[in-house]
Amino acid sequence: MNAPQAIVKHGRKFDQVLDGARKVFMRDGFEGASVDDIVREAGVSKATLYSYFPDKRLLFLEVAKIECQSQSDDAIAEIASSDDVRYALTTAAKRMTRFFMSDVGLQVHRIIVGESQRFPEIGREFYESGPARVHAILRQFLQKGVDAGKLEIEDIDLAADQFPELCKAGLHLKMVLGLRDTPSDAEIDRVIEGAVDVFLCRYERRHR
Amino acid sequence: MNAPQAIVKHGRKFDQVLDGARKVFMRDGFEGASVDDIVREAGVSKATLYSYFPDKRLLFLEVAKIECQSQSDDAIAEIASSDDVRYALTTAAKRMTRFFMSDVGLQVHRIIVGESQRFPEIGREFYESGPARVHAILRQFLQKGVDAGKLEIEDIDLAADQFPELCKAGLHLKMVLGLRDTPSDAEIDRVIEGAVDVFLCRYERRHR
DNA sequence: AAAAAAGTGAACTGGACAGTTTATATTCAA
DNA sequence: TTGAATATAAACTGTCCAGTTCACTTTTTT
Repeated sequence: MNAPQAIVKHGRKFDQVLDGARKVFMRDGFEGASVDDIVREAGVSKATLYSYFPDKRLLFLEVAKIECQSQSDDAIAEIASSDDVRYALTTAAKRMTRFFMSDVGLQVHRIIVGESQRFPEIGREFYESGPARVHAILRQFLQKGVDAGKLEIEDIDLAADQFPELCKAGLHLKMVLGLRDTPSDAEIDRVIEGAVDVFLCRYERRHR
Repeated sequence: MNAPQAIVKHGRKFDQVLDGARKVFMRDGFEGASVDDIVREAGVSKATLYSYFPDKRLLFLEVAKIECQSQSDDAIAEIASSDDVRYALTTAAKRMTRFFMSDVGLQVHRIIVGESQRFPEIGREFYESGPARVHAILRQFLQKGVDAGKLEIEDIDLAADQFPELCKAGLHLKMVLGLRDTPSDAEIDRVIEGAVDVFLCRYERRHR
């Protein structure tokens, strides 16, 4: 049997629609984006768009889901399986932080936060596919460190919540509000180094 | 001279308008709130509202400014001038965190983040009257601790950014997205205790 | 090449909503 | 008590935009 992608009943222009929607939503937010803008951007007729997505809300949900997945994929990958805890944390932090501060990362954050009242599902979708995955991976990494006798942590969930917050220190909110431009690599490194320092000072097992 | 409040040219119902607007904006956000809802809530005619505020955007800006001021007032007050650094930090953290997690605090956060693209001024207004003041006060407190030989901090700005982030650990984002209900006092205390532990472990001067 | 599937474009509907206008009423200060 | 300031109700304007419809074209399948 040939099994020609039995995925969904995409028409030929499905991807064009998603790409156009992605671009316009990311630029203008949910309310700011008009369906007419999207079809223009996508190079597709309005009827076609509505044949795929019964309404604007579902289209947005689909776009947001895709963005969220790419977020977590980019941002976490597997934590370097290095033996050096500090190095592994630093590496992970860099990936995470650069995503937090990227245009796409910030815009997703703004839209999700702004719309989470109107669409409760979207908040969950985002959380599960982004922050929750980071938390899980970090948790597992820290547990490994504890088992190996390198770390000493009573409340691993708390610790796994603290680390990403430390990586945002100051920068993230300012960026989200549009109060400063993209930090230089040096600035990011300074914040990350500070985060790792604080974190390990508390949780690294005292060298006997 | 009698100097009868030379403040602004408030009419009799100015406060009703602000109160109604506050209630509706906080409930429905900027786009979600219709001016008709607001005048109904305020018990005032549309023409009256428009005689005070030439458009919806300025009304919202005014409401947001007031909310932001009350935020910082509630949330920081003066840091307890206690000699015990740990105690002072814990107290400040409690005030801060309870505001972050309050309905008003969360809703202000959502709206500001969601609208910061459309109204750049609002982001700055919010930041200056809230987070920036927290930062400044914390900075000053930490400097005092350093001067008194109780703390050892190379980068005070970074440290003053880290502490509030630590206080959010995990809880804040979930609350903003509506993924959990208000944490119990015990949960908040656990997060705060963790934050203070991590923070002081790194920055408290080693007892000789 | 014929039939089926997918897409087009342009006009249209209906509702929501910001902001205006007007003729009238209430309040308050002198 | 009178006149100026303030407020009111309600209808109205204009715009924006989501979603629909339809007669027609293009692409794909067989």
